[in-house]
Amino acid sequence: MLQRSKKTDTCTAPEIAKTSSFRRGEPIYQAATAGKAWRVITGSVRLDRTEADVVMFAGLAVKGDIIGAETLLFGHYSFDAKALSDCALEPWQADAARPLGETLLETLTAAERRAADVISLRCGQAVDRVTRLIHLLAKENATKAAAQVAMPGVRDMAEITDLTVETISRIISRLTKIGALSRLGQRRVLLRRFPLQAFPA
Amino acid sequence: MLQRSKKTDTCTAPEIAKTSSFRRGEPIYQAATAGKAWRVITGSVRLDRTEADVVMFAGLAVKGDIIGAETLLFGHYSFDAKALSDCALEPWQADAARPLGETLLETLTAAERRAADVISLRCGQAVDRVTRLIHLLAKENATKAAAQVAMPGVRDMAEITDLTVETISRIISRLTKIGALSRLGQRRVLLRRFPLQAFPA
DNA sequence: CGCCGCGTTGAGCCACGTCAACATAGGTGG
DNA sequence: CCACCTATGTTGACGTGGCTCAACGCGGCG
Repeated sequence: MLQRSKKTDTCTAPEIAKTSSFRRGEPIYQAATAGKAWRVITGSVRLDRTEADVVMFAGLAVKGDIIGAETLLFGHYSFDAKALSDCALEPWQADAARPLGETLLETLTAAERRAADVISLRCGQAVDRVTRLIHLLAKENATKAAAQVAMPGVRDMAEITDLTVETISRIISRLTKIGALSRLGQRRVLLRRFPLQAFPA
Repeated sequence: MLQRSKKTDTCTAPEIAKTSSFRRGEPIYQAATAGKAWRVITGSVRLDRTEADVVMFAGLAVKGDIIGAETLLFGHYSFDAKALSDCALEPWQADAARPLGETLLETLTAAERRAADVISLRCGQAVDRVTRLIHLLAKENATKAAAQVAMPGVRDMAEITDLTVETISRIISRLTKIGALSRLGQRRVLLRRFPLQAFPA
């Protein structure tokens, strides 16, 4: 294992809730253990469910999403969470200044929309799926024409889109070749915002 | 359009919340319109999202699931809902006898689990996907060894699993041939509870 | 150094998509 | 009642997108 835990607080300003940082690939929490709910500040997180001894991809969280809300009800997590890219989380609790119901409803509808996003990542041709995934991960750092994206490993991308690592790798090469993507360092890319269907074969 | 609206109440007992019935294929509500939240009593419902003028499958609800909770926050629905099989719904509101937060949290975690189920419907080989879908629809009327399932149309099953109608049809024929499924009338089947992986080629 | 995990690329094959023809059920009008 | 129509489901033949298997490059680490 190359990643080492680095849960030091990255935020020193006292008036802001403390954030925790996780390195790409690092586990954030395990199903059936106790802990708090979190809000994703930067980076992306993958949720997994173990069923009949098989770990399956079960959800994705990006900037602004809440994960682990089920602990507030059950006292323990229902999924495993793992950092897809380097990421920062802050503890989440219902905002005292607003009615609890409203906050939870907001979380609920956000979760439903995110779920629909994830479902759409498993729909249609491989190029489109990978492109949609990268767009989804680009929710932050986005300008109008392009966005910097911290890329997860090919294995994670494969499990999220239900493709194979070979296909993911080939598609990223292809997107790079046609200029839809440029590498910025090892695991960052610049995504040019093409209309999704405007790719030459 | 062959289906006619039949929103008469099917439940006459005064102490129970009134249910509404919908026929297979009938729209339940449209995105951006106002209405209430519902709990699915029997049957199954499909949710769709329209994005860039394309209608995409976005979620699935079976017995016990809550749909349309977002109206409580926004005042209008975010998805289209359509009956996959004949189904009954009852209006849903937070139970006055319990804290609102608890009810909503329960709904939230149920939604997340259902989302993970739906994601798993787009994972792996076609036979497994269709089998998982039928098992999911069999949440009601289940005995230990077998379950009666009201089948959606092949077109809906195709869009849910991201397969084609031809593949769905072929797989159902195959499952029937090997005895995993028996037809009970036109659109009901008896599902024998095999371990999922125990299918001969 | 060798080892290991990750990513990349090629060759071949097969599961599923595509296209086409046909079957069946219901609905509608005469 | 039948004749006709349309929506839905079924089955076959064929092509292909993505999977499989295999080889190799690269970087980090003991």
